[in-house]
Amino acid sequence: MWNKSDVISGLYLSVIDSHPVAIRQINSASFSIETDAEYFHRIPVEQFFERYFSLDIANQTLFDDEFHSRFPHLTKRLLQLEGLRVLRQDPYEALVTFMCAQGIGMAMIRRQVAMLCRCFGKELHGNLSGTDTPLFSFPDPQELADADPEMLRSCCNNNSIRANNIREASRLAAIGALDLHALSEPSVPLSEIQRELTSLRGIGYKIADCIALFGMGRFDAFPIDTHVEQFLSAWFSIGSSRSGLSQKRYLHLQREAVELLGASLAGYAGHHLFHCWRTTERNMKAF
DNA sequence: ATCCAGGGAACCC
DNA sequence: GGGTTCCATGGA
Repeated sequence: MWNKSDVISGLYLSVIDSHPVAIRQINSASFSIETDAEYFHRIPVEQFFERYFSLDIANQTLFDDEFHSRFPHLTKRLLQLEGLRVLRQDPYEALVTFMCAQGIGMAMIRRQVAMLCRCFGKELHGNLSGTDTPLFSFPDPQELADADPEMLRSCCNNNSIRANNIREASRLAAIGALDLHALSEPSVPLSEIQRELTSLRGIGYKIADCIALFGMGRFDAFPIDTHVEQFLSAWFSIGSSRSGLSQKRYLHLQREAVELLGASLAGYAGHHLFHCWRTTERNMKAF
């Protein structure tokens, strides 16, 4: 268990992008993932850390020498994100949480996920290092597939369309028609992941790529949201300043970004740029 | 009241 | 097919 001051001070991880379910926040100052490791993954905690925090990826390798020489001002700023990790989250968790993330702010996204866990997850009984705040697991597909519609809607910011989309995706996952773990095989082409996930209602390219990047360990997947679109234009002159992402424009920008950042870790690097843009350019808080 | 927040889908030439 | 318009919701 780490507390936030350790993290921010750069003790080990200077910044963690705490996407809603990535880290269970215990209170305003501390968080834990210990119980997640044992509860969900049934593997030793050390192995879980290594894998969950993608400690096999060295941040110094995200941007090559050519990038550094072309964008020295960015290089300097990216150094401040030395500890930023992209997490290997559970694919179903990533699917649901990013389905909650359309046209809505981060605070609202987190609130939705917290409510989903509290309403439909199982209470966890781990050793929480002295705190007695209850933690809840993320619900599994069957639990959301069977969810009471009204309660599910209340967990989804009262958006019934979103709630129905999540229930249907969960139903497909529960009966095996949607096999997220098979899709997570490294040999599966990104285009197939996109095709499979976008066939679900409520999931377009952006959310599909987020699920691949954060939930399937596909660090080559490069999701483009409003912030990414902004920094692609402002920093790299990729795409014009006009907004509006048609499907074709999305794929076009994505190809150019991957060409700039390199195919293998484009999404991982992109997330560093995403964080850099939000914190240094938009003055948004990391947590 | 108005606009924004880590988009998606319906709709129209 | 490809681009524009509408959609939904709560908070600042």
